[in-house]
Amino acid sequence: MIQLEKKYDPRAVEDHWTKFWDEKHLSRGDETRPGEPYSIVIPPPNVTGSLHIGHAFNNTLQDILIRWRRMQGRNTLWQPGTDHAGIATQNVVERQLKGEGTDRQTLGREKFIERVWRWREESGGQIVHQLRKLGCSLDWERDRFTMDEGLSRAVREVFVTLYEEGLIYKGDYIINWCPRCHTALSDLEVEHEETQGHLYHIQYAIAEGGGTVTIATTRPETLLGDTAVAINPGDERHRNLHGKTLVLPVLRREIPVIEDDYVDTAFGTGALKVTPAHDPNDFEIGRRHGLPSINVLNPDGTLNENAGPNYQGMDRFECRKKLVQVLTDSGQLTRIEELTHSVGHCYRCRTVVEPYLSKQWFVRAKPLAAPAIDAVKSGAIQIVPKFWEKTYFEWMENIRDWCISRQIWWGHQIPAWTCGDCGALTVARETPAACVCGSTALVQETDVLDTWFSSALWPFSTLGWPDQTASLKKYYPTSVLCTGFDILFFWVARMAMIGLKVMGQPPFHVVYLHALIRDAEGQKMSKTKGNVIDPLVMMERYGTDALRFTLAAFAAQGRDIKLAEDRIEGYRNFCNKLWNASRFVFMNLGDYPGTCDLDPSLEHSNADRWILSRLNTTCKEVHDSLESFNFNEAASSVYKFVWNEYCDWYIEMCKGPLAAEGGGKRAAQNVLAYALEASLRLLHPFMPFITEEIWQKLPVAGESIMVAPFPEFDASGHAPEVEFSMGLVMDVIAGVRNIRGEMNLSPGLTLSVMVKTDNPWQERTLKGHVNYIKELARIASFSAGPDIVKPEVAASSALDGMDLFVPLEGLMDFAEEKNRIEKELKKMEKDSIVLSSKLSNQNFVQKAPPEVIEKDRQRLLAISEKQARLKDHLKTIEQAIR
RNA sequence: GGGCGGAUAGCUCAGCUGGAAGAGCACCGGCCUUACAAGCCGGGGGUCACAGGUUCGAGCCCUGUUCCGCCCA
Repeated sequence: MIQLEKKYDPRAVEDHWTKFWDEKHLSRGDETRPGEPYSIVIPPPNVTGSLHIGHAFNNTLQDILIRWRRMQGRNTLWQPGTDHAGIATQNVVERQLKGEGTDRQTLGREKFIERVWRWREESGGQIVHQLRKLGCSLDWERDRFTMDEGLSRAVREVFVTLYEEGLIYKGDYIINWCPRCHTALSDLEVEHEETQGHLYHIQYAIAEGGGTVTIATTRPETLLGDTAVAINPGDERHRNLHGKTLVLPVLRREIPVIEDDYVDTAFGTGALKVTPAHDPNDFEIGRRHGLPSINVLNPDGTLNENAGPNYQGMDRFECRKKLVQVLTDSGQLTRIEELTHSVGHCYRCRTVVEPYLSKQWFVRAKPLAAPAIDAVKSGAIQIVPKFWEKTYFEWMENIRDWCISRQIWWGHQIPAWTCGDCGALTVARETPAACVCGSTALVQETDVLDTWFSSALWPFSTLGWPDQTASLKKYYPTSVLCTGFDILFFWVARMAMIGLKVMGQPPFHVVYLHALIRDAEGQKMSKTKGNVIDPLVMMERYGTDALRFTLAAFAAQGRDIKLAEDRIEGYRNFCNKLWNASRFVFMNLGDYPGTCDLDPSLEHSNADRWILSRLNTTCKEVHDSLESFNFNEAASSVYKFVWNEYCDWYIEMCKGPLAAEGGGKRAAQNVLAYALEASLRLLHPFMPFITEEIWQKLPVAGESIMVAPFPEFDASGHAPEVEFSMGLVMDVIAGVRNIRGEMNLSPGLTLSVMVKTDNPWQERTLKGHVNYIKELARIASFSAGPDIVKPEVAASSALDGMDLFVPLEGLMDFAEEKNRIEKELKKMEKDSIVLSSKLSNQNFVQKAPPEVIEKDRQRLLAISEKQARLKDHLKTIEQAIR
């Protein structure tokens, strides 16, 4: 039999098994095979990205699910792939160019895109490599990228279909503009932050004479684009303004006063400057009143020619400063108020975004949202944990059209062409040769699509759609989508909408939204903040299995996970524990001729039967927990079983039988091997490497633990009577250990133990397991029965129905013993008071369920009886002291 | 402003349908007991944020308050 090294060294084994699994194609999804499908698509990481702790967490959970289901015999597919991450990737390459003293404009579109592809080639393997290192059993042969030919075809197909159905349109609207990224953003891509700012009160003169009106604004520079001032028609304060014209400060342009119900009379002065080109609400007001829109900003955030010669070319914030100065000097700035207000920032670069009027492409969201709402309401899509449903509905029901065009180069170029001759727009799947008017002067849109547009197709585009592939038929809809709640709207909601629209079926049956890993302050980890825990470093330091198990153990269904390194260390220790338990097993299987199958012909001891019963319960717990996505519970069940039951008790109990030649030895060997092997299978989804490493050395048939059957609960394996007997034995052992520990008796000291009991079953059980008691409590002699007489000088303990004595002639520290018993009595007194007051409460006795009352009665009985015996012991000690 | 989480041991957090408050780390005492010192044995430590309510019974359900965090406007 193979023997193990003294310590588990993850580095020595991980790469080996990764390669082994690869070579055997064990994670391959095979749609030609029968079997109920179970499929997951990976939330595609940024192709040029590097594995961070969030990825590690997300993918560990998916791998647990996939490995578990695979072992259950399901036909599994875990679809890998990466995302082109338009803005983020373009930003990275632009930064590189800047370092080289050039920029994308100089390079030109074609060269720039080539450059990004090259960057992808260079860095694209990284995340894939890192996911392998994490042990992820993705089907690597199916690796997909959102910019692949096939996926791009899917993007075009969906775009054109939606356009043809009127669900995609182009138009002039206010969008969020990032002056640094030079692109439009969707509403979701803007992050609002409370910012300390100012509310500027500015006077506009009435053209007809007779005074001024004061407006209040946080963005005074936008007044250059004002085309009206609005008042609420019901506002008595501004009755004098009806029908008047105002003179715009600085530019001295005349603008009308209009009346609109939108104006909030309580905010500021009740007069609202209207800048239709730079505010979404103003834009709507402008539409209602037929106002012109004057765009005063360039795409880079500087002021354009419409701002007038004094401001043209100036940065927006510079302009704000200058205007404040100018207006102060002219006396038109009457007041500056401190104001905390919410300011939108670009989610990619943190730049303050500008509401900006421009021509963009939109997805009409309402008609797509309705079926996506129904799908969740009907249960066709199940969201776990359920409390996220409310957030989902909230957003879906108030959904606004989705701006999908981006003014960047890296992405799917919009398949729309404008005719240079007639101006007609052609939207087509294939590049058109000519316009409907016959002209060939077609120019394609330069904009690309929002990256999330292609992500929304991910569950079916990766499976080959628009072709009706066998994979698509087998694996769509996918079984589970597992992702962080932070992209519920960005991704999950949009997949639901687009999947239902395009495929007629939801993209997934279950959405499992997991928590996010935060730093010690509960902040989101980010590279810029420098507060990251690097999973690669953790894997290197503690082993991949330790990291994975930690992440699983932390995956409670809350919102935040604050990860600390010492936790990983703790689970590294668990790996080592498992390793050493296995080492023990191997050391004792030297002459074992059998396999890891349970051999019922052997005469199994109660310890054997006990651990089998406990193992069986653990199988049930792990199964139930995984079914309900309670990864932490599953991890905790198997952890406790391995450490606190298999190692702490069972291995210790085996040592005797193993040392003695005989039938007990064979049975112990059999159960040691069986329970270890089953534990490895239970643990495999969590800790793939160490379990494979050990499993391969055991006498088992099969190619890999990865495809060995997952242990199942077997009702006939449950042995409550054995658990009860062993519980009694363990109580006695714990009692002796407590005395030894509390009385500071050296572990080497030979003790003898006597148990007085009038209960024949107890006497029989203890005598029947005397070897365990001797071994585990480290005692030389043991006696039990009704005739036991308490020795003159002895430490004692009261157990259920039994008195335990440890004679200590010449060794007794009476004060210590008195202390110990008093401590124990105090605890009992507390319980006893609570219980007796409960039981003497008529209401409780009348209204509580009978089994609850009976249980408490029994408890009180046992406690009182023990109390009496303990008090008796205390008396003896007190007499001895005197 | 609307919504959603959270507050439990020194720290990080579990605690499911209401019925004896748990884990890991840290701490204290004793051990290199032949699988494991990355370990073993024993131990201490909690007004479950606060105030009410429902209930025979509340960490858990309801109402309100305070603080922290997130999302949406």
